[in-house]
Amino acid sequence: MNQLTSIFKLLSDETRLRMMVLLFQEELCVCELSGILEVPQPRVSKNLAKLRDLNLVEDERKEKFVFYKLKEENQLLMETLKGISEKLDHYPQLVQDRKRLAYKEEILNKCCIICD
Amino acid sequence: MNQLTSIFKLLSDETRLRMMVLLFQEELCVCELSGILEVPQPRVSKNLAKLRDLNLVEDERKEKFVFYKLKEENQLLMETLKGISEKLDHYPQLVQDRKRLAYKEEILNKCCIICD
DNA sequence: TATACATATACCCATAAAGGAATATGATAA
DNA sequence: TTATCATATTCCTTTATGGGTATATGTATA
Repeated sequence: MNQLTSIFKLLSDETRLRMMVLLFQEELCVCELSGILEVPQPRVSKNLAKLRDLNLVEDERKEKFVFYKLKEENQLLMETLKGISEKLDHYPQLVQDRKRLAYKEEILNKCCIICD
Repeated sequence: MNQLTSIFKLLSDETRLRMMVLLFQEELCVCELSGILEVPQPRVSKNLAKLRDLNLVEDERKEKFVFYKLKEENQLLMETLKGISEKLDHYPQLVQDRKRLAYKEEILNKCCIICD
């Protein structure tokens, strides 16, 4: 029950919701999230920490960067984000975020873009 | 976007979530909700008002009682409650609430049971 | 080793939110 | 009309939450 309400609480904040919708697309590091969302880095880190505390994301260091991705075994979360993603055009802010995600190589000034 | 986060905020409170899960089954009046959940009536009324403000429920007076039901056109809400209802056994409190709903005629001392 | 960069954390403040107790409102029944 | 019952609202207090700024930590690179 508490697990349930806590998930909804995390989804109820705009910054976190925007982050989760992006992470539903692909894993991202802190500076990518900060740059795409145009949100200060400490705010991104703090909100990611809240998601991690509830086991909704996991992090992995790659060179200088820490990448976060959704833990897909949380079915309620995944279904919720899927539902939102399918109706993305209802939410202009989310549409814009996703556009910025697609162009991240350009807008991020090569910040944390790791070439392979 | 604000509509979206507001819905999750409403779902993130235990009292409201329990109410919504019950209302997902059937419409109920204030004193039924109060009795089934064992929650004081002012708390029920106040939380129902918040749901009504966001247009998630509608109320209808029948004789002395005011019945509330979910507005089914809210797809996100309905799908979320459906998802929870399908996994109800994960949440003992919700299971108990539903049992008490089934026995409401007995436990409520005929409070707000309208015979037809 | 020293410096720069990426990320995390601490501290502080302002605001929101929940809940209890008391009371107001509104409908029904005697 | 008065009393009773169902519901709504007000007032108050406590706690939780989000965010900003500054700083700490940790990693890579010169």
